[in-house]
Amino acid sequence: MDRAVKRGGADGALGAYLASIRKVKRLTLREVEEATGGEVSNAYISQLEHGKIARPSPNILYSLAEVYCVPYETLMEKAGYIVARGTRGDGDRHGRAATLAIENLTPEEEEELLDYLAYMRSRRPASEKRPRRPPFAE
Amino acid sequence: MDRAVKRGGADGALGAYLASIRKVKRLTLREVEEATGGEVSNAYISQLEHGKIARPSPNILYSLAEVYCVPYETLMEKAGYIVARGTRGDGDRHGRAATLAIENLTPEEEEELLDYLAYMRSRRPASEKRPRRPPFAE
DNA sequence: TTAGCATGATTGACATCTTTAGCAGAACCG
DNA sequence: CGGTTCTGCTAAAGATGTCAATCATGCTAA
Repeated sequence: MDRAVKRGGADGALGAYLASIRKVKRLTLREVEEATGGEVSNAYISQLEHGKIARPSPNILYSLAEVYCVPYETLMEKAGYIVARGTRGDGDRHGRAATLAIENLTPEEEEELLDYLAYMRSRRPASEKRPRRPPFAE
Repeated sequence: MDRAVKRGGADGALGAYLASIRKVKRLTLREVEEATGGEVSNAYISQLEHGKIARPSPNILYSLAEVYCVPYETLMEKAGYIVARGTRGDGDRHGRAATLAIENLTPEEEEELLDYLAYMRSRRPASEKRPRRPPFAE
């Protein structure tokens, strides 16, 4: 049975898009390969255009985006990937977390702090001893 | 010669980051697996944390970002992927000290940790330790 | 001690990505 | 006509992601 693409219904969207762009720019498969500096083979571009590839690597998409002069996000989106939009605001915003993060910790200090944190929490089971599951966003 | 796109530090940054977050949140590998709805196996999370995976799928990273409540772009960046233009920019400031970027601390916990950090440093003056850890061989 | 569980790490197998090598067809030139 | 080059395409092979199953270790209780 066929394994349909589950993530992002980018069945042929990416392929058709890539193909149309290349056609408009009148580039051959091998010209594109050359333009990417050999980062993407002409054979692979062909497979991409024909929808043979379900989840191409973002690096590949980035190379093609540069050659075709189209936004990287667009290709990512059409490939079925989730593009980072203003991080969903679920949970807590880490405004104060930066306080600790900015501290220039040595690896030893970091380790010790993590251990101490574990100790702190073990000392105070308090309301929630069990680490509760993070809330789902969708 | 590396013909691949090499930007972004894909050394072990992602693994260390994921590991520290999970540790801070006190989640087990299997709990994370469950929290992702089974989208990421505990075995795979282990390999990610140990740097065994060079190019994890963005879908995986997205699932983990949701469970850990950290920005998706951060994981993409630490995995060595190029992140969409415009959005990222603040992360680089702390170098990789952001490993201890604790997202889920209560204000009390954070204050206590900072106090303990001050205590640590007072006990062990900075002259002796190595403030500049050798960057991962690259 | 042993039994049992929880947790982290590893293994083996499979799926998919990505490339190399090569195909058939069209156009051009002698 | 044969020969060459360019085109898109594909088959096979290698590399790598991913997971189910398993192993190793530590911890708790009987």
